[in-house]
Amino acid sequence: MTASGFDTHDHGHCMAQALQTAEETCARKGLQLTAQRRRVLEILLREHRAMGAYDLLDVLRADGLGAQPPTVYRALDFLVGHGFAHKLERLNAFIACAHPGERHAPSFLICKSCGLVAEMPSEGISQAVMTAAGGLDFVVDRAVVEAEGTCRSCRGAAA
Amino acid sequence: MTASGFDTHDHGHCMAQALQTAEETCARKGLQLTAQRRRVLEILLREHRAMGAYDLLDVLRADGLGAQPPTVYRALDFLVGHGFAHKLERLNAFIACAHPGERHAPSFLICKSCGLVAEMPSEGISQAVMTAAGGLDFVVDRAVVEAEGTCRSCRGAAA
DNA sequence: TGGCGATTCGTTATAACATAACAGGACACG
DNA sequence: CGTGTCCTGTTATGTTATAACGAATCGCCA
Repeated sequence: MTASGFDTHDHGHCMAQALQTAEETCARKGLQLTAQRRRVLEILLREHRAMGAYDLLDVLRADGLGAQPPTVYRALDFLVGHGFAHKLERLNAFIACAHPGERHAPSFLICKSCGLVAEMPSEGISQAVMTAAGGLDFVVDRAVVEAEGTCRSCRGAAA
Repeated sequence: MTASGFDTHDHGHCMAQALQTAEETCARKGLQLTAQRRRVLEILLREHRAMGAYDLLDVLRADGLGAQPPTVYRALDFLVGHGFAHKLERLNAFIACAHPGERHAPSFLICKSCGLVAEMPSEGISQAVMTAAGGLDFVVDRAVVEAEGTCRSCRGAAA
């Protein structure tokens, strides 16, 4: 369905769609997409990049809302907990989910040159992790997979 | 060659061997395994678990050495940079490499119950990551792979 | 042998990331 | 209309990591 994250695409559309999906999902599951939570999700969608919690805080404040760190972290806990956003452990940063609604164990590509982050297909990776872990008799709940490297356009620019 | 990390094994032996490997590798490559660096590596090997930088600092201080955060972080930069230790991004913690000398892209298993960490075989995982990334025309330098779950003995204890 | 550069280390301070704890408000439900 | 639950505001603090600068050491070589 979706652009790779390194490709250009219709921002407005993808943002509106993600928000709508979040609203529908919350309605269906009885979750409260409150103003704060929605606001943080909107910022992540609009910026379309990995942002630190304090980056988000700066944006909230620039928009004239008084806010403190716990406000942001609480919103992020909700969004991450319900799959509307993800945390990038390598960057201590957060990003809106590229496939909200779809059940997935996210895997990320992080371009060291331009800083862009994309979700990549993770079925094969999850499978490989399960297999390797199973060999040590370990049951995996969740796997952090974050690959760093260079995206196509940055390789092109370097050449 | 090596125990899984969840298995019991001869600590003294694995520690001595790892230290010797580090010394030989440094000698061969012209790297300086200074007292500080060696000290931090020894602590990581002895404790045989993931430790925060400030945990290491506490141990150094308990041993009577005045030390400040940069001292520890510099030693860790060296050890991680040359493959004698790894950083666990998920935990913001560090652990001695279980296979020093062998070239490898480490993948980890983190038991949420007992906190133990093991390196797991990563060939299949690296392959899967490359494949997925290649599909988006992305070249991977390095992949963080950290799976959380439950090890065998903790599952046994829970049952 | 004396200066030079490179590397390491000590130290102070501060930046960046994250949470504890408690009070108050909104709202549903009996 | 009381009570419990969930969410938010606020203050303070805890945890992780780095910037910046100066001094010590050591190899190199003119």
